[in-house]
Amino acid sequence: MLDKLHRLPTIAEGITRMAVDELDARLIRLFTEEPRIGVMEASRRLGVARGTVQARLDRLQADGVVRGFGPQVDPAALGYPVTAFATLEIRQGRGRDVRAHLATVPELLEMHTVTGSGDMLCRIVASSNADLQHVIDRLVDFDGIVRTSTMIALENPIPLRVVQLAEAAAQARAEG
Amino acid sequence: MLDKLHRLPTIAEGITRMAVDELDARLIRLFTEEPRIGVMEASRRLGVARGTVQARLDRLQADGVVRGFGPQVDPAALGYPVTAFATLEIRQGRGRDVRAHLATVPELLEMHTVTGSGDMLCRIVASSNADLQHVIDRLVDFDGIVRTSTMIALENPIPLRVVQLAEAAAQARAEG
DNA sequence: ATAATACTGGGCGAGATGTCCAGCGTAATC
DNA sequence: GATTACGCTGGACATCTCGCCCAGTATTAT
Repeated sequence: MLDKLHRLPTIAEGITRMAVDELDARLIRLFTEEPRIGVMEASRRLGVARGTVQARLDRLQADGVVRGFGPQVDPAALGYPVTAFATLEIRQGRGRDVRAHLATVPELLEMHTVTGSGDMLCRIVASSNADLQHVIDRLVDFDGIVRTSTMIALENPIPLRVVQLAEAAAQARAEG
Repeated sequence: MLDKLHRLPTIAEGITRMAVDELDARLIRLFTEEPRIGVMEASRRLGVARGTVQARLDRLQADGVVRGFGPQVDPAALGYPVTAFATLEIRQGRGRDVRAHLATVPELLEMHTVTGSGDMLCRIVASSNADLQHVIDRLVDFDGIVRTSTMIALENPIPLRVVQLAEAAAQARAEG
């Protein structure tokens, strides 16, 4: 199991700096490309003992590098093929309330507070361009949101990826 | 296995519209919250036969609703605690080349082409604010990128989430 | 040189997995 | 109304993986 003896990583916003070596990176790549293979098959592919793979996986999870192996759901397949990014400008002091409001909108997939004129950046989805308008209306219909700006995503040439980052981290570490 | 008899979903950018019922939504929620439980335990929790859970999982994956169960890697834990969003304005006709260039930068986690003055929206990470400058330099050092604008993510009050969307889809379907 | 750590390769039992099946209820079709 | 199709049930089965253990060895740091 993941939660047996290891302590949770000290998450202090940036203090976390883990040592990921080349084998870890290969492990991450392997499980990213073929999640279903299991520890046994992975040890064969990587040419290391099963116990090693098991230990590495445990460590990666204990260190927080690997958050988990949850299902990756495709919003488009759920009937929400339209993606958009909206920046919201918030009136001073209304941040907390706005957050709570945004959390209630299911089509809002994630939200960041950011620097710049827009205070919040939201990723939203909709079932159509027409529906997108409804979603935005629902999103913005709240006291404290001053101004909004929306970008509709046309294409996603580079979908979310992290393996190359893990490999970069491993290489950076190897080079000292 | 996932790839046995089912045909791959007809991915035609938006044509995909799957039927996700309430049990599917509960399944997705369950596996999202506790990915390690397995089919057996899931059937107990949901109060349905094991075969049903197995069939549902197969169908969800075959339909593309669930892409897979790959590891969820945390860039911060890898040593990249700083997240930023950059919009790039591209000179006409240089899109393809720019894409290829962007793909080579490991700190670039995802990229969308979007409407508006910025043509591309990039999500990037860095090991520090100072490093962010280097990353952006590397990103932008390419012929065809006219102008850029960067927002640094300060906080992430609503991390990427989809279960509530699946539940909304299930409810929408139930209501006809 | 010595200690600590990590990997190896093996063994162990418990449990889950993938795959069958017959029976049955519901819903759609004729 | 009768028939068909479909999905769920609950049970079976052999196989395999899992999590855990261990002693021996190699590698690294002290």
